[in-house]
This record gives sequence, structure tokens and C-alpha cells, in this order.
Amino acid sequence: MKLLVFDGNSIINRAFYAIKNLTAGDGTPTNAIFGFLKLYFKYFEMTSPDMVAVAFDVRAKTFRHEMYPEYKAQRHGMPDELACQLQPLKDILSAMNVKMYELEGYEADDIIGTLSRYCEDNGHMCDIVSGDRDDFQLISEHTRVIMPVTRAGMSEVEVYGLPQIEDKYGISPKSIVDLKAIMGDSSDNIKGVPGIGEKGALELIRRFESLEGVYSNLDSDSIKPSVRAKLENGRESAQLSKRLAAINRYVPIEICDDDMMARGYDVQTLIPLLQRYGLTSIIKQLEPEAEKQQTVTTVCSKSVSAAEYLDRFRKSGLYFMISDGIMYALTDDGVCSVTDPDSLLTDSSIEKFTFKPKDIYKRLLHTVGDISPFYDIEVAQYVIDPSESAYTPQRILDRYCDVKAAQDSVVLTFVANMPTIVSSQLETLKERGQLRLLYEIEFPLTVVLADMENCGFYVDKKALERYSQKLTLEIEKLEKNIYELAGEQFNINSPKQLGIVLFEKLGLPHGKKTKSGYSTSAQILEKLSGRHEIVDLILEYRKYVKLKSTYCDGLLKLIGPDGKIHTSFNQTVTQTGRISSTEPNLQNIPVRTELGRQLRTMFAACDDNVLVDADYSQIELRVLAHIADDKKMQAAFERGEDIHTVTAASVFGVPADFVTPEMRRLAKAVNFGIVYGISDFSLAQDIKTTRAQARQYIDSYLGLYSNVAAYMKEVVEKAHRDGYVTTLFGRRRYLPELESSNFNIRSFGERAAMNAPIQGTAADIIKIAMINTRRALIDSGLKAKLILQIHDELIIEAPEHEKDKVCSLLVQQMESAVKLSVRLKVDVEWGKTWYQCK
DNA sequence: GTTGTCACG
DNA sequence: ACGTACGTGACAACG
Repeated sequence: MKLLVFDGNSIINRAFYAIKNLTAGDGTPTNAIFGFLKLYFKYFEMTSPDMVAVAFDVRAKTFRHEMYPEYKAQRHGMPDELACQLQPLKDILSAMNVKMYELEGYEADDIIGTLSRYCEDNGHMCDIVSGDRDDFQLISEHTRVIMPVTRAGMSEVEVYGLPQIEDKYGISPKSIVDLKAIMGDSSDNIKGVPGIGEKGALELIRRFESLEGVYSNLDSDSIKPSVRAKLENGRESAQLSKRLAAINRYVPIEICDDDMMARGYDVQTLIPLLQRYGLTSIIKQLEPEAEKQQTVTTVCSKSVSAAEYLDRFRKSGLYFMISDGIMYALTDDGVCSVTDPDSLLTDSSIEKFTFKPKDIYKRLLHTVGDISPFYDIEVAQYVIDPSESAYTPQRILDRYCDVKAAQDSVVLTFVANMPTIVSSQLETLKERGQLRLLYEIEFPLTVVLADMENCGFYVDKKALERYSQKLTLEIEKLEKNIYELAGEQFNINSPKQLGIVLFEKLGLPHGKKTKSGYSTSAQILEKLSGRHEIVDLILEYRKYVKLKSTYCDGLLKLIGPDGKIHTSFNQTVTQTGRISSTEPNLQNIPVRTELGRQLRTMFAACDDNVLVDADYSQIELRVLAHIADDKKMQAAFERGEDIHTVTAASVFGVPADFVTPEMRRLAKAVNFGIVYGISDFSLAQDIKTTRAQARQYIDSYLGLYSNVAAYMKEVVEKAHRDGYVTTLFGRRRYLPELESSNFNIRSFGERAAMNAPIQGTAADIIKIAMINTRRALIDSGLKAKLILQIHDELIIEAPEHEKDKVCSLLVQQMESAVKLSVRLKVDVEWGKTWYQCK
């Protein structure tokens, strides 16, 4: 038998923040109830339990609170709009015959701990649904934790069992309490041992298993004296922390199987209740199979093996999607789950149609080697219209199919309708001439990205930790000085508090105001630099804090057991066709200042490898010279001259040898401005001059490059006429802003119209280069791998002896990716670390 | 979750 | 007369 138990408070809280603006007819908020019920049905279906229960906290004095008043202090504030939904939810659950447990003095955690222990004692399985990682300590052979997470705007689920915990932490779930006893948990106000963080605590627990194990081995030589001292000082805190972190598994409640058995709903009570709260879509969901029959052709309850259907797939193509680890495929008999998918996925005689295949690619690249791309509905939709904020099965169904899918059968409905979706997309793409963009650039690119994500980028963890500590010292010094100059202690990181100190207490002249106070941006602060010593200190403080929080501590958290950082590349985010990088963003690692650039010494090649780093020189201006067909600009590039110097010479009417650094700086700013869709106002601000002077620079620039001027005019006209602009490879960006009656919005549309074809064509070009580079590396039998793309830059990790070959191969592939009327120039560097590649 | 700030191309 | 550069993502504070 299996029990499914929900942490009522954790899930309703999550639902409350995930869903917005949902109220009953009379204005009572119902978003949290709705969200809770949706998740309830989803996980019920997913786990098919025999028994269900929901546990709630009861706020009261408890052992934990008496012993430690700050414990979970910040969790007490539940907003009124949420608190008022608690009782209605309990009423609804009661009508659904769902057993609820709560007991004064105990938290939901404790009740769940008790229920899971009951399951283990009685040989049942137990699935815990909670958003709280505290519950990980309960995981065992019998017990799993199911956690709803939001990724890329899609609600997904993470399932943690014994192997996942051992994988993630390298310790057994039982030791998690001991881990927290040492490292603490700021969200629960558990102090742990001061001075020892996650890393140190993990190391100790991996070695000695428990807190007691650590303390009985305190004299062990393998514990560094500094750590030993901290442990000795923190002994009492650690013991208290352990008691606080441990979930109570002996709450005095009466448990019996019969109470928790999943039985039918009390429809007589339930339906009117749901109606009262305006939850009609939940009522629909409750209506038996009738609704589903309409929307999903057929759902086979049994799984099929791939071999059974092989011939049929071969004829019509394999339509499938993977959701929660299960592969759903469309067959003549409806949508079935498939038990042994790999033989199908790697059969090159079957055309595959799917949704978001990158994770499958990542697995297949590990297990079976190289692969051919599948049709990806998500990426196809992105090519059709890149402006969507997220590409979900639900939205694509809404767009192409006239079906209503119940919330919990979206995946099945989607798979059932894939042939319709794909043929509609192909019709659109064909008509617009975007098939080559899709099949020759976007689809093959996904495989390259999957490969890069698998490889990862090695980071020297030790060195990064040292760097972080160094920054901490500097930050503390600056903090002290700032407080002294301000005459008070305040939170420098709070723009609000900082604004009050600078502009009210110290009376500095303030610039523009934001909605919530004074602007304290670097731009404003720089103007105040001479007026008060504190200003420069704050600017420096900000630099250090940014480096520490985002780049040291942020990155450290994401270094995997292999010592590498595996970013996620997103192919469907940007409006222009660029890719983006998240968790972490490796496309914005500091480089512009020496202090920040130091970070790049930590990004290194592992083992005996080296990094090869190549970037396009002025790719956007070269693309502009090509698209605008401006002979003068083309000639400047052809002569191999520095474009900013040439521009400066012409604009200022002096020979190139007489261009001063200042003149070059101005010309460079104008060149950038042109690419962004320039205005005199912004240029003036950027180069700190008058608007009239900026106007003059722009005019002489456009007089010089007259075809650029003509192109800018034409592209904006085209955008107004057609509603979109295109890149050289047919990528579109729609610009509904141009229809706006608001001048600002319309002007933004016009600047975007000028910029998108340039930025987008450059993005297309490097994508082609990535695909060709990967192919060339594989075909020439080199071990070297692409690991990172930064818009105009590619990084490869290669064995040292392949270095020379890889350098020339990379330059060759990047320069020859496309043929333009100006040559593409690429600079290449290599080194053991990223820092050395300059 | 939204805002302000700042890192990158 | 309007009030700005184009494209991203992460973090801390605040609601």
C-alpha cells in the first residue's frame, strides 16, 4: 500500500504565490485553494496512492519556540489574503474525504515524520509532497519527497528518493540533521557551528556520518586546527541545532489505514462548496471520464514496448513527449506510454517529432554517442514568433487546436494533437521561407547546446573560495568606513535606506526619483563623486558585493561533484535569436575591470587540457556594412583598418594618424549607438556632451556612411509596413510596438527594428559556426569540445596536443560560417585559464 | 513576485 | 511634445 501525504502549509503557501488574481464572485481570494487542488490532483494521478492525508501546522508555543524564540520567526507572517483561504480549503478537503492531521504544538513536518514512520513500520510506501527541503531527512527505501518546482515558467516536479539524496549530497538522508546541526539553516534560524558552512559541514559528515561522530573524532589529524577550534566553540550550538533540525517522528496522533483510505468524494457537499468559491474548472475536472474522452483520442492504460510499434512509427513518424520521466507516444490506438524508448529514438529510419528534446539529447549523447536532431515543436514555435514569454504545451494547444484539455491531461492531449500542430507549423514556416533556418540552424543547434551543457566548464573551487574571503575582508572595511562617514549603521544594499542617508541626512543633490525613492545608480553616484567622500566608498562597496554575492557565492553553489559548472543554454528566450545562459549565467562573467577579470583565473581547463577562445571582431558592424551594402564601411573593413579610428578620421576630418584616443572613443560610441538605433539624447548622455553636439556627430556619421542612413530609414519603413523585420537567414521579429499611439513605445519599436536584423544576423552566424565547428571537430577525430558561447565568442576545451589544430580549425570555421560582402575576422587565444585567453 | 542595481555582448 | 540607447540574467531588498 502507498500513502500520499501533503504538507498543507507548504503547498498552499507555494500555490498562493504561484497563481495571481483569482477570486470568487464576491472578491474572496481563491488562488491558493485553486493551486492547492490542482497540485493535489496532479500528484494523486502521478503516484496513484491507496491512502491520502494532509498535514497542517498549528501555531502555538512549542518546544522549539520556547527553547529558541527566533525559531522560524519569519514564517509566522501569513498574509491575510492567504490566511482566509485556509479554512475553506479544509472544508473542501473534508468534502473530498481526505484525512487531515493537525495538533497544537506541532508542525506539519512533525506530523509527516510521524506518518512516514508509521508507513515504514507497517511496510507501506510513503510519498511526501512538500516544498520544504527539511523533509529530505525522512527519505528512505520506503519514503520519497515530491517537490513542485517552477522552471522556465513551467510547473515541474522533482522526485527525491534515496539515490537522489546520495547523489546530491553524498550522505544518507539520516545524516541531513547532522549536516544542518553544523552548517545551520538561515531560513529556520538554526545557527549551527559559526564559521562552518555547507561545504565544510558536508565534508565532515561525509567522513564521520553524524554530529556525534564528528565530536568523537575531534582529535583526528584530518580535522584542521581552525575547524577544530570552531567545532569546540560551537559544541552547544551544534547540539541545540541538531534538536531543532530534527523532525519529530513521534507526534501523539492516532493513525490507522482506514482513516486515510482514498475513497470517493462527497459530491453533494463538494460541488456546492466549489461553486461558492467560483472554482468551476475544478468541478469540471471532477466530472468523470466523459470530459477526457472528448479531448484525448484514446489513452491506453497499458504500456507498450517500442518493438511492437516500430513499423507503424516508421510509416508516419514518431510523435512523442517526455513528461515526469515517462515517454508518451502517439500510436494508432491512442497515446501510450512506451517502456524501452532508446531503440526507437536512435533508429535513424524513423522521423521523430517532439517537444523540448534537449534533455533527451543530453542523455543519448552520454549513452549512445552522436545523434541526429528531432523536430522540436517548441523551437519551431519560437522561430514562428520569438515574442512569447514561454512555450508550453498548453499555449501551443490553445494556438493550434480547438480542444479543451483538463489541467491534468494536457500532456496526453498535446501528444494526441502533435501531428496537427506540426503540419500547421510547417505550413506557416514554408510560406515564410523559414524552413532552412529551422532545419539547418535551430534544430542542429540544440544538439550542440546539449553537448556543451554536458561538458561543463571547470572552476577552481578552492581558489574561488579564497577570492571570496578576500572580498569579504574588503567589504567589511568599506562597511566600517561608510558607517563612520554616514554617522549611523544602515543597510547599504537597500537603495531606499541608502537614498535617505545620501540625499536627506547628508543633503547631497539628488537626480531623478524612481517610484519608490531616489535613484542611487552608479550613473547618479558618479556625478556626486567629488561632493562627499562616502560616494566613492559606496561605489566600491557595490562592486565588491556584486562580485562576492553573484560571482563567488553564486557560482560556488553551482559547482557540481565533477568540479564543473553546467550552465543551461536557452534557445527560445531572446527576441533577436541570441541564446541565453542561466543557472548560472556564464555569458556575463566580469571582464571590464581587473578586479572582476580575476574571476576568470578560476575558470580553467581540467586535466591536461587547454582552453581555446575565439571571438569575432566587430561582427555587428560588419553585418551592418553587408546588410546596408555601404561601400565606404565595407572598404574600411577590407583595408583591415580599425573601424573606430577610420570613423573618427572621417567624422573629424583628420588623417588617421592624427586621431586622438578621445576622438576614437567618441567614434566608437557613435558606432555602438548606430547599431542600437541611435538618438541624439542618449548619445549625448553616453559621451557626456550636449544634445546638439551629439546630433552633429550622428549627422556627419550618416553623411559619411550614406547607405547606412538609407538602410535605417528603409528598415523602419518596412517594419511599419509589414509589422516585422528579418535577419539575413529569415528570422523574424514582430514589432507590435510600432502601432502604439504612445511615442515612447513607438520609438522603442523603431530602435528595435533597426537593431534586430543586425543583432539577429550576428546570432544566426555564430549559430552556424557552432554547428560547423562541432561537426569539424568530430570529423577530424579531435577530442576537443565546445563548452561555451558568449554571443560573439566561442570557447573550446582541448587536449594540449590538439591546441594548434583546434585554434586554426576554430578560426577557419567561424570565419567561413557565411560569406558576406566583408570578411569576418576572428581573433583566437589559448591558455590554461580563461583569464589567459586575452 | 516586483524593483533597483549591475554584470556581460 | 514626448524622453531614450539593443539584447540578456542574478542578487538583495521589499511587499
